[in-house]
Amino acid sequence: MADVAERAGVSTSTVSRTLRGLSTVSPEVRARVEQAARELNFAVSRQAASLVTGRTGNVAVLVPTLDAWFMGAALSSLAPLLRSAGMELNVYVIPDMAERTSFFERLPARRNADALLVFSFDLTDAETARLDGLGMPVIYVSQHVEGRPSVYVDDVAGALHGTRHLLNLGHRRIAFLETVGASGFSFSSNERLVGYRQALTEAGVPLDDDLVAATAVGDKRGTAEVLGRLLSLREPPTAIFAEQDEVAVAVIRTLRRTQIAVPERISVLGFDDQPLADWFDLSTVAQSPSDIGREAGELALRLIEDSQAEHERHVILPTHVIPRATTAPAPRPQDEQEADR
Amino acid sequence: MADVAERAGVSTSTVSRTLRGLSTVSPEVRARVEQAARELNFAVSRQAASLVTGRTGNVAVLVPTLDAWFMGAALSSLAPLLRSAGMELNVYVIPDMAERTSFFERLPARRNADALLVFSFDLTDAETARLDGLGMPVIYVSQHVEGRPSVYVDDVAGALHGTRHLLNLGHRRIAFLETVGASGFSFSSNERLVGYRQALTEAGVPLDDDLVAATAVGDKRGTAEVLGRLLSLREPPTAIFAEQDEVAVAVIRTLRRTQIAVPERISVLGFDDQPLADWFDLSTVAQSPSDIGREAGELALRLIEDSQAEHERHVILPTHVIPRATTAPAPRPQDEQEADR
DNA sequence: ATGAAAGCGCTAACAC
DNA sequence: GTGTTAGCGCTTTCAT
Repeated sequence: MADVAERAGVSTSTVSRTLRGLSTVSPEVRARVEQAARELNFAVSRQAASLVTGRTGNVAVLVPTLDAWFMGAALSSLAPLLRSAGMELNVYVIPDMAERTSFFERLPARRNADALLVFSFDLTDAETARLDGLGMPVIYVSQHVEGRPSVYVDDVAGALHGTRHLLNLGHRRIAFLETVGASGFSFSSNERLVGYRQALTEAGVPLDDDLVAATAVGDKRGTAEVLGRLLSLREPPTAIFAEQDEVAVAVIRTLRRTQIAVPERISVLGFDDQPLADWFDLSTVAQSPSDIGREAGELALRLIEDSQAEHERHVILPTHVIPRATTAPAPRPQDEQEADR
Repeated sequence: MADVAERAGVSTSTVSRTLRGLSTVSPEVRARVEQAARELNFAVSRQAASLVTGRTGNVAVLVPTLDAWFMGAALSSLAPLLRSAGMELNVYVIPDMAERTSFFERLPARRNADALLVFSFDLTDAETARLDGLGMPVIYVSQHVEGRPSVYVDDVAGALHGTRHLLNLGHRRIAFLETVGASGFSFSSNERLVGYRQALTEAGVPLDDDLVAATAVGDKRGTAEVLGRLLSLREPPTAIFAEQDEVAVAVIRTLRRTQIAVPERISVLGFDDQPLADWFDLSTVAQSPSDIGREAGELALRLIEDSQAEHERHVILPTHVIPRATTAPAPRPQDEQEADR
């Protein structure tokens, strides 16, 4: 910066003021400084600047993985937003418990970012408390944390509407397939289950715990077993609501391989609306990770400006049902009743 | 840091030495300092440290998007590797030309990272030259840049082996479907086309430009048109080699919707082996983005240590053919010949 | 509107 | 093995 100052024939203070766009610089001097900076290919050192301003210009995000549709979409909308605010994006990937423990022990983001976005973890109270002491705004994304700024989708309403969609098609025996996630990724299972139950209760359909099962993404065998169990119930489901598209697709493949027609005999509904859903013509409940990313980013920027504002703000985003080809009217109930006589 | 020093009854130098793990600290003092640091919840400011060491502790990556299988997988392997080397990961997402221009104009990574990984761009010479002047090691990933460290997959060999796989199944009319990418993402089209041609030439099968076509990911209509053109050739292909799984899947769906059996009448081969390939039982040429990410990260760390070492090193990774259910022996050629008589 | 000077929190010589 | 000291490159009072 001294070089630039010398070349422009001014002091470093003036260079600093110019480069930060302060208005207290005469146009003439400004032009000279800018030219000098350009000629010398000069860029301000964030490190040195942050040392005195106390702001790093970084936003940190804590994610369980980058290898998932949700994260990719969310960060793809978050990143340009931060950039246009002059902020850098710092990513911490915490794929397993070991990394997670180490992160919360060392808190490497400390003093290294102006805000932290925590994506999709089910944090313990101790972890939340630890983040409280981080000395920067922490925004919880895809999870609700009491009394802290959070951005998430209305999972209850999503599952409610999804279930209603199936009810409207005449289904009465509707199974719900939870995802048991790895690596602390929260799939909002509980919320979605609540919505499912709520819709059934609303419609006067009795709850049946036999219709609620769990499986893991990618666990083909497990999924097949779970399906086998559901289908061998005395009153098997005519529809299956999976709380994640990946699981829904696995279900469809398994059913079709077993010569069970989807949606003629069994309807399948997913949750997410990731590209996979379109590939498989899967009916699903859509959420928008890019909206989530954007809202979270905007909230972060506002909190950086004024850490008191919106201290406990919760941003709740909508979902909507997208009917495609895997949900259809339930097989006529009289058939089943006749079979029972 | 002064607080820690006072609490431990030592100088700040000793605190600094202790916290950086230098061995020139007596065990007894070390213990005292560490305890004090823990009690005060102290963490070293990277900003201040980097000001004097000249190293930022950041590795920057330039990516076209995060919303793609390849990037997610590559960064998911890169990130933990950097973390365990004590480095932070700084992500620059450049989704369009405007952002790209602005990035190369302002070079925000300048002075802000110790190395830059450039993923999957087709850079102009001017851009490469600009990066040369960045003052840090630049590693090119998923692309070969003459005389600069690069990490990429052997696309020629991949396409060669993929094409051979089809030739071995008896196919002689093999179409090649290029992807015309958006946002400067390089899909290594040219290399793969070279491999395809090489395999055909090797096998004495004449090249036919009518069999080489292009389409974009997600462009259903375009893909359908291209397929229509291929199928209405006087000698239509019995196999289609798409240079990306997504396109291969789009092809399969279009064919099946048109009642053309895959693989009975037409074989389809992809390239990538992303999860989608497994969902659709797609035969494909596999590459490993996580290996790419790891190799790139290791190379970056080595170059940070010694920027002269491996200055022009190219790391070339292998591919392998994964036959699944979408490639099968070509329809018996005598049928076609008889039809011609 | 501009400059001088102090200091942000740390590390690296250099002394002891 | 430990302390003292001098900056690293900026921003920010405070003068002028």
